[in-house]
Amino acid sequence: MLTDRFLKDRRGVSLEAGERARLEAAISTTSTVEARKIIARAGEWLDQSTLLVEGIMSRYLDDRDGLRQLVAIHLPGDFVDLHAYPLKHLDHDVGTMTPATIAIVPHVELDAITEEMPELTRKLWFATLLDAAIHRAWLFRLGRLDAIGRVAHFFCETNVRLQSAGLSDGRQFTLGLTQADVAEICGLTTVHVNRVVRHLREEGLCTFRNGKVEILDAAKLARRGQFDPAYLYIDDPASPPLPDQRPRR
Amino acid sequence: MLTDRFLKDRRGVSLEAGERARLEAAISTTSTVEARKIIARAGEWLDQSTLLVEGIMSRYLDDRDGLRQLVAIHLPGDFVDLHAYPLKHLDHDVGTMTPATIAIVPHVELDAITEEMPELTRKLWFATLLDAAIHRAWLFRLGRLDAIGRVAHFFCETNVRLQSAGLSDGRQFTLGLTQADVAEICGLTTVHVNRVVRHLREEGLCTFRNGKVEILDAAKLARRGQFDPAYLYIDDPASPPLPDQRPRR
DNA sequence: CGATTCATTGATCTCGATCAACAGACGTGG
DNA sequence: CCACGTCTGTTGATCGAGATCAATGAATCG
Repeated sequence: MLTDRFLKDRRGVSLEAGERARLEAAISTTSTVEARKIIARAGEWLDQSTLLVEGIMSRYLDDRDGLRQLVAIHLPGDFVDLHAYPLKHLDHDVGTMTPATIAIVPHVELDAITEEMPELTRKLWFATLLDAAIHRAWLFRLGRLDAIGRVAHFFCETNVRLQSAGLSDGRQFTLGLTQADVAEICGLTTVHVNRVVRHLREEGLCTFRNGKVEILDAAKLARRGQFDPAYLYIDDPASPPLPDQRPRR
Repeated sequence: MLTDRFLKDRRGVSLEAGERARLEAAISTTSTVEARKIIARAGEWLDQSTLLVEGIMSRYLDDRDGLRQLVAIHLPGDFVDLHAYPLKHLDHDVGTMTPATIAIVPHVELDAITEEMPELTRKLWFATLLDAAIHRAWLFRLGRLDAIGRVAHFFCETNVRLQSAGLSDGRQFTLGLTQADVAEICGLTTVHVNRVVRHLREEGLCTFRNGKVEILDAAKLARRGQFDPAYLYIDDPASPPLPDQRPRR
């Protein structure tokens, strides 16, 4: 199902079968989008939200000179702009990084859910607050880590998130991003990201080639990036989930 | 009333009289707290949330070496840790910066509200997403602005927020913060904040003395910090006229 | 093929960190 | 009352991480 990965294995708030069915029924359309397309622009009025099914998307702010700061990276299973439901218009742009499959949920459906299903409403609310928790980790990253730590932290976070979505085995994963993208995430220049990546490789922590990350020493990498996955609210971050485990009936 | 400033003048989501009364009735206790006290610690289970009535509070993350990154500043009227309601435990500490008056809202009351008042629920949800929007502006600040721009942006933001709470006239306001606090907000050292403050004073943009900010040239300050108040979702930004503003009818 | 994107490397510069010292305000206790 | 911490703000000297500027290589694609 399209919503299978949404709030998968999140502490205490995974969806009941009925809730998942209701959310699935709220989807009006699905579509595929090519890489590097803008889905929503800052300021636009929105009456629908986007659930990411496949691919990678981002949210970002551009400065006066065109320099870009990414404020979020979204992976399959993320409800990319669910916050547009209460906010109604966004303070940032939303776009695809890679080719993506998205499902559209009209806000009138969410109106119905909030009227009828308070428990599911709290879970949707939770999902938006999870994004806020990730924002805070990113603030820590930008405010208190050096360049190497920032990239290490980002790779650790993405590894855990992809693992929880069943898209990383914990040792390597594909991220359709370039070094320039990582620079816009970590508040660095692409030149310096290149040097950081080389450093991480030479130190035996991880490699990053052709958009693929390979974790060589997870413990050291997490230490270098001061990464603690608690803020991701994943059920059991210690042990990797079983490959493609289906939610029990 | 204790909740008078909550969601005051926010676009489309200010509380109706009945909603405000319901929220007011949800308050179990109020109390005063001295400056620099911890209200909640990362990881703790919470069954209540804190509405800030008077004073300034913050949320922050500490790194391995004790360096601190503030991830939010809260002003009177803010529902400081409303996100603890869906999340149940926090990923950061919460504390007072100045002496503060707080009102406590037990989560059982919020349970009742979410069962009975979907519209008010959406407004509470909105309030937590407003904090997330501020997180994103802070990410931009840390990722893409230099030291002077960061401090300028922070002062602009705080001015607008305090103004909307009726606590700034737009030209000057009292912020019980030290230069060291500003450093922990802006990802800088206190020594450098001191130099940035001197620079801003010498350039005639603003002053910062004894925790008091005086805006000398609001337009220039906003330009220096690339500040655009749209992300604060305030009804009628009686904010300084920006060169390229008014995106909406 | 050229054109474009992405990765890589070198040289240089600069912003902000770091280290160190000191001054004023304030409260405390002797 | 003064002596003595502590907290806050201030300034100077030096250092270094990361930006900037510039060039090149490799891969992909029309």
